Formats: sequence, C-alpha cells, structure tokens
Amino acid sequence: MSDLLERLRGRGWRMTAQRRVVAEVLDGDHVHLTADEVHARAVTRLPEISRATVYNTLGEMVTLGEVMEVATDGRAKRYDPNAHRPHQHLVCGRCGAIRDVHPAGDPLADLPASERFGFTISDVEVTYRGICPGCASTA
Amino acid sequence: MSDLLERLRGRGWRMTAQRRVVAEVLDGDHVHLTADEVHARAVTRLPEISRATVYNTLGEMVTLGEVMEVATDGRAKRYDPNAHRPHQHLVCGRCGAIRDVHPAGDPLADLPASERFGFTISDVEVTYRGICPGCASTA
DNA sequence: ATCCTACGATAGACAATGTCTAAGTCAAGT
DNA sequence: ACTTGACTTAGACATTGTCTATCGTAGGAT
Repeated sequence: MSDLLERLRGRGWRMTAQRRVVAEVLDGDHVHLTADEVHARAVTRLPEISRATVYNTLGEMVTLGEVMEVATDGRAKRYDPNAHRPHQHLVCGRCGAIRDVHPAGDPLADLPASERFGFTISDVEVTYRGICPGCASTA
Repeated sequence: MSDLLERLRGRGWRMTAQRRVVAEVLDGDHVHLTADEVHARAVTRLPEISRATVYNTLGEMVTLGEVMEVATDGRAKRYDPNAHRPHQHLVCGRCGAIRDVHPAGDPLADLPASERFGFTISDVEVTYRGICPGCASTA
C-alpha cells in the first residue's frame, strides 16, 4: 500500500477521490511521470478529473516535501514519489529512461568555499547522463 | 573579442549578421541567458532578427558543442557560452542568479558499478542550490 | 443523520516557451 | 556577377503550465 498516501493523510490533508487517485498513480520505485502522464493514468480511474487538479495536487505534494520535482530534459517536469530517501538520477539520452541512483560521497564537500560566492547552499542535484543497455544494443 | 565567434568561424559556418549578433550577445563569463533574453538583446543590434533564427542558432551552437544548454528551473532553458571549460552551476532559489563553479573531485567516480544499471555514462551535471548573499541580506 | 461552510475541483481561457512551414534572401564558390 | 543551397523570416502551431470564476463536497457542528 502507498506510503505516500499514508504520509499525506497524516498532514491534515482533506482527502478527496482526486487526491487519492493522484497519489496512487504516482506510487512506486523509479517512477518519474510528467504531469500529463499522471493525468492520463488518473483519468482511467476517475474519468472526470481535470488537468488543473492534477497540477495543483502535484504542486502541493512538492510543497509538502512528499514528492520531488525533476527537470531532466528541459521539457515537462517529472514527479518522483521517492522523496523520503535522498537520491540522484541517471538518464538515458536516447530513450529518456530514468533510474534512481545513490552515489557515494557528498558532492557538497567538493565545492570549496572560494567557489561558493557567499551563497548559503541547501541542496545539490546530480544528474548522470548516458545510454541505457536497451538503447546501446539497438545502436 | 569573442572566443566563441572565433571558434564558430573555424567550423565551416556560413557567417551571417544574425549569427554574429547571437554569438556576440552570448559572449562572457557567468552568462546564462534564456533564448528570449538573447533575442531581446539581439534585436537592439539587428532589429529585424527573428525569434526562429535565435532558436535555430542557439540549437546549432549547442550541437556543435560550443554552447551548453542549462535547465536549472524547469522554465526556459538557458545558454552558457562557457562550454570549453567543464564546470557546474550554483543557483539562487530566490532570485535565480547563476554562477559557474568548479567543484573538486570527480562525481562520476562516486557512482558504483552496482548503481549504473548497465548504462554507459558520458556526462555528469551538478546543480548546487541555495540563497545568494544579496537575497540573504533582504530576507 | 443532516446542514454549513470553507476548501477543493472543474472547464476553459490564457500565458510562456519552443517548433515547424512556406516563401523570400543572401553568402560564398565559380 | 551569377547561381545555388543554406539561411532567415513571419506567423501558425504545439506543448506545458497557470489562472479565474463557478460549482461541488469533505468533514465538523448540530
């Protein structure tokens, strides 16, 4: 059952059919759907759900820190329900497949003070780019 | 004078007034303009230049590897002429300011084989997020 | 159980960014 | 100076995301 839904429930969220469906559709590992993909899947369970509601709901989940927003390609943002465990992303440049990965080490430690320009740094995002095995074999 | 323009010249590029203006507008350090910002600046020098040409020209420069495309915010892509020297980006979450930074170490080495899922990795992008000194003082 | 009310959902207009097409223009080799 | 294919243009179109006015409903109060 959806961890995501459980966590949202415990936050005073008014539970509606729409929010439940969005949370259910988004649940899982290595899930990185665009807002429109979420909407398409939600519609199969709740035909009258609107695009605006999907956008609103995803935005609220991001604000609550329960979902990560990922912009790997400059196109549509993707939504990653795996926000409770820090991770980075590995992206196939040909087919767009995305995997969650867990690098060793702390990239923040690699940025010397002289390269911080006085910024207070709160987060580091790492995106690995390459070609996935499937795409490599059909080169 | 523009290194960028020099490098483009040596690649069999047909040199037009439009391309020259785009390359000149984009030149410099810590430059990260959106396509529309490039267009706005180009228009002041060459009033009849079209949006399509700016998009085309930027796209070609990216393909040639002379300009980096940066998607730091899920909004408009930004274009960084500093492609000849590898670097990463530091972004202010409040005002959107972007600085080029040079972390020590190799982030690729931090990704164990077991976390590569058979991908052939060709590139790593790191984005540091935080608050710049100016925004911090007007908190 | 029913009623209220504020919060959520809806449709569709609008906005921002990017892509494509058809026709005109021009850089550069001959 | 020609010629030609690459370049440019205006504007339509596509995609992604946001906003507004109105309607519906979850959940507490009675």
